[in-house]
Amino acid sequence: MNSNNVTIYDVAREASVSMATVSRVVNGNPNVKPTTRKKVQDAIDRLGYRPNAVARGLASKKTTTVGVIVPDISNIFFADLARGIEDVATMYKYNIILGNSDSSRDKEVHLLNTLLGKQVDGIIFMGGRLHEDLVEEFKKSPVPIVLAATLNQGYDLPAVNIDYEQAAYDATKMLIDHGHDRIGFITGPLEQQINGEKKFAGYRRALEDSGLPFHEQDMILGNYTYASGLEAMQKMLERDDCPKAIFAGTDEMALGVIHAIQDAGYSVPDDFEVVGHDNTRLATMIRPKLTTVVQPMYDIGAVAMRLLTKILNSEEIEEKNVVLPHRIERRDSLRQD
Amino acid sequence: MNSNNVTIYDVAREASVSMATVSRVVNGNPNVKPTTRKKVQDAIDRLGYRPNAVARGLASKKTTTVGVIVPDISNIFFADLARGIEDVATMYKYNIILGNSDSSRDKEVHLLNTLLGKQVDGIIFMGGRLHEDLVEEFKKSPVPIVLAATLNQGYDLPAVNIDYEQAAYDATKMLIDHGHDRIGFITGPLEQQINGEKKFAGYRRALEDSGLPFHEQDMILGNYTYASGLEAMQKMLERDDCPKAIFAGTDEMALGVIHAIQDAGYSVPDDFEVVGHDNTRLATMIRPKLTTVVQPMYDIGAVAMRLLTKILNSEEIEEKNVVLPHRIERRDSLRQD
DNA sequence: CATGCGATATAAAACGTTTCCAAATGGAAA
DNA sequence: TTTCCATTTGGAAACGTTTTATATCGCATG
Repeated sequence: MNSNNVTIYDVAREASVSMATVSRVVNGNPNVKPTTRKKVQDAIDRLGYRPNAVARGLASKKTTTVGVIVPDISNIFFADLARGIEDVATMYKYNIILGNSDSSRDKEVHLLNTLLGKQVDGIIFMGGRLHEDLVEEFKKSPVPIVLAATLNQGYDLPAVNIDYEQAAYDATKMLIDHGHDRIGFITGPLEQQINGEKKFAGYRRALEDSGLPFHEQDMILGNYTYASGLEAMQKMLERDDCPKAIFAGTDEMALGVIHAIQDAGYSVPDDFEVVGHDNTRLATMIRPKLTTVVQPMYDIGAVAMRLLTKILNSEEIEEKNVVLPHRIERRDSLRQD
Repeated sequence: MNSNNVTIYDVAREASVSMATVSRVVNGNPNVKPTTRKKVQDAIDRLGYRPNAVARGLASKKTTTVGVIVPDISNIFFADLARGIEDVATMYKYNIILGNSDSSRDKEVHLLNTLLGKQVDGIIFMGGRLHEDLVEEFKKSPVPIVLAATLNQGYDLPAVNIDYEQAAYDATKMLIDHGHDRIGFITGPLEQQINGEKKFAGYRRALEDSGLPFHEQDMILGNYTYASGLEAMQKMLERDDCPKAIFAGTDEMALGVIHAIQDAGYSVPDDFEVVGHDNTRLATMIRPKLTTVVQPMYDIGAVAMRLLTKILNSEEIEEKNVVLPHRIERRDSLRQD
């Protein structure tokens, strides 16, 4: 009783109707007499018919599948985002094909082409930087593309983000307002726009606004990982003029920073204050709990997918460049006011 | 110059050959004269032809796509597993359709049917427990299914796991060998086989082997999260006869356990010793660093996918029930010997 | 110079739907 | 009754490949 290989034609014969009618029933087309509909439905149940989505995709040119390109799904940040995407996708009856790019230009381009070959109805892209080649490919895409937690560049794609510049400003400002005149800034590679153009800019603006100079050596670049945060802070601690306030580009780095400080025998927040970024689950899994910029990853994914469905349904779109609100979640890595 | 909607037929005309020949070239079939192959390849490049995988899937009944059913991709554990799957999938030119089940029977069944409707070539399933209905569906599946980090039940599917019973035994035994006669056991719901049948059994066997009695109250069930680990340990600490050694079912719970202990003013490992399970990245993101059972998530995913490719290629399979090795990574949450 | 054979190439039939257009049906109005 | 529409159904052509059976080509062989 393998429910396999029973086709719409078999159902049609079983129900003594044409396959067109079966198709209408399956697709909920209203132009079917109720008695006929029942007859067909019974045949479907009896035969255990399951529509072949591939054939359907070929005939209708819609696959109800969207592609998701992500640097690395094993990264908690992107995993959360992906979950947001998938939940909304499910809500709208889409499935997602997921691919990891490792932020490699070649893999991104290759993945994109594979997905287009599979006739996905749309694509959600995440990546640190939009290489030119990739943008060229994007321009040629026959299906809509939405960026999630990824800044546009040279081509005006729909995108969902927070205001990274302002967020970095807020975090830095908060530390300055706590009486620090030097703020350490430990973040990811500047090639990635979010760091190089946004967080860095916000950091500097906050310094300037408060009349503080920018010291090159107060900024250390890592690669987002715990280890790189730990290492960066260790390096910073070696200096006599080590900043007593640190803004870390990700929570994971912030944990490394805190541990480096503690390993050196200092206290957070008494000796050092630390602010992270993203508010991943990690933020509460450390003592002291981490004060951090809330970037709603799940929501970014969910909104990006919703935006994509709107585009796919040709619904009216008020704003294709969505900026979600951010805030700072105050926890114990910052002293009480 | 939209590379879209140029079909194999267009290429055939452009190259003055039949579409069958183009098909051969695209698929690397050797029965094509080199000059013809070149001619066709040129036409392909000139036109920017990209084969339509949907049409191909319909004609060949292969989609080079596999379905992956996972409880929750935002869980670091499954995210790692998924990454292993995807890497190997890419290696063998497959793509993956990813779906979250939240371990709900209904979602699992629904997802499975959706995937089968999409004509995936195979499925990798992860889930805490195989409900009967689901097993029934599995039996009817026209494509192979492989379990990853999921125990078989009532139907002999290919599966990739570690020896959870033995791992729990090893962890418990290690704590006993450190001089403890009561071992706290904090894990997830017993309905999930891995806990109820394996880890629990290993824990008890270790106790028995050492002539220790099993105390009901030394076991607390949570839901895998940090918060539930924290809470469980807090509850345990209220007791006078609180065990001084804890085996936690996941690293995340172990972190909660450690923090609960520290919050109460005790030291790990001086006052309490803790062993976790999984060796997720979290294990090194805490002080003291966590001693934990190494479950190679990435490898489990990778091996599961590799196993699936073997089945799909009808390669010979030495053992369809793969048990990967585990070990305990000793870190600072355990006292030096 | 015919014959035969391997190597290549072609034509056409699947594959399982959707969808357009035309046909049948069934009442209501005339 | 007819006539006419609206509703419901059916037929058949797409959709873009793979694949099978068949044809053609080129060339060595007898």
